[in-house]
Amino acid sequence: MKKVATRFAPSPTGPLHIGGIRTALFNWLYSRNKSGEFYLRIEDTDKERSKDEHKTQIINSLKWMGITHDGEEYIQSEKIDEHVKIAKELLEKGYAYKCYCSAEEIEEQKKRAKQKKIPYVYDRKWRDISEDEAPKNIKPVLRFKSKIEGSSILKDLVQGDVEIENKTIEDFVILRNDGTPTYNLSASVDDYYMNMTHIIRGDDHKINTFKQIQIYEALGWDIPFFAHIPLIHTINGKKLSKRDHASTLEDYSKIGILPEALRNYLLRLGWSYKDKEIFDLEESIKYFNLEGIGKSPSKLDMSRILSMNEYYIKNCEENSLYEKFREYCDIYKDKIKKEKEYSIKSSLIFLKNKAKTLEDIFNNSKYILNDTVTFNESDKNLINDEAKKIINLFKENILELNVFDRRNLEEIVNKLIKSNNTNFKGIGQPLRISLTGSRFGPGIYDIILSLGKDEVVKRLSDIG
RNA sequence: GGUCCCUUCGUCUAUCGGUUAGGACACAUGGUUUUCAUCCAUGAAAGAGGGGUUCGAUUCCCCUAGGGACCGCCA
Repeated sequence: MKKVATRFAPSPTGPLHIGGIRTALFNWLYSRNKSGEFYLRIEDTDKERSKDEHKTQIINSLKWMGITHDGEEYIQSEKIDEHVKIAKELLEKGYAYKCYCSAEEIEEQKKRAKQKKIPYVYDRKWRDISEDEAPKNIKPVLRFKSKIEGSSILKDLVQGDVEIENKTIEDFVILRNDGTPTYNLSASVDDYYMNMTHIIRGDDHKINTFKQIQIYEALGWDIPFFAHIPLIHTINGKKLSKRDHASTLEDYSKIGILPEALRNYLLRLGWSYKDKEIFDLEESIKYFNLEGIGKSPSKLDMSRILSMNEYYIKNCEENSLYEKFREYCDIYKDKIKKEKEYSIKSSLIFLKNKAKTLEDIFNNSKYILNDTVTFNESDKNLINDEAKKIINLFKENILELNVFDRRNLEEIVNKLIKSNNTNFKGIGQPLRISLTGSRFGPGIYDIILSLGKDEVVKRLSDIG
């Protein structure tokens, strides 16, 4: 049994979106599950559209998700010579031929096909014409001589047997007229040289697979296993594209989604293991298999991502949650000031129970992060003279406190409830508003303790 | 239009011929609570339609409908 090897092969012609990330995740998980290898191959042979910034974005995205590849990144454009060599070999062996059709001629064929409402397939014109008749002014492309008779069966590890008539596969171009290789050739050659055992990729590659298998066969190479996973659809049921809202990783990281939450969500999107919903990293690797992959496309569901994230935040130990939060603020908000660090850190225990995202934590901790209180106007209006009186009484009481702790604070509050003939709300609400600017927020004792006596007195004095 | 794929609650899914069709998210209601949340309980919610096969079909087969992917000298 050969050692399992998988790869993720994105093209840097646009930012990597969440569908690509899932493909990468599945490949990675599969290889890890089999104690195999996982490689990253950058398919940058489209010189026009490939951009370095996208390559960087792809690599950073994978890194953020914790998907690590073995060895160096494989840069496809560096291997073009190999691909051309194989193309020549195919020509010599009679598996390919030069096609002298002009671009106009091909356009014409396509137009006609469209008019007649019949599918366009290259008419294989030059397949059997002698090269002696070739026009001198046209640089030929190299086409693969596809099978015409019979049909082929793809034994897909997800979809089962897929049968297709060979004649529906056209004689596809393997070398452009500028001598550069095209995708199907390059991908096949690379996969072969990289010793790939399993090709796990999006459903949209299925036709390519039939082409690539023919190349393998022509060269006498062992054919790897293929698994075509269903695509992720938008809420409108269409293939997810780079242009769709909330499709790149950055769209998620900037609102404070944790990579482990997204990983768990993506894992369960189109894959399942019994009724299990939560998979930590170890479990993901342990349970992942191809059998659990569903056949139908699935839609992205933001509320599910959010609730998964909420779960991971709640179950994250405070110190490591602080690190994540600090990093998040560094990148997307303001750096946390040194003197606020302790206070934030010790508040996470209650802050995290109110948060679905790191951004929620940020919003709920603004009263600590900022030195001045920003009031919600309608909330501020709730502070009437009666409320001010209580605020002042409370302030006087804590001023006399030697030990500033929860028990003593509770005692004061209870005393004030009695002496002022009010209820908890009558005290808690004005305090919360004057300390945080809003009537919504963490528990009042949590707020007071996280701010510290001096700051509390200062803020109460400002309003009272 | 051609080829191929798909179809269980709104969403993600379990079920591998016999179940009151299960879970999770979202939603609704109630409870706990110190506001907002959390948490807990309860509820509503699904086999696209039609034929077969079978003692019995969500499950196997066929047809129809709906949805999707591909149809580049892009990857």
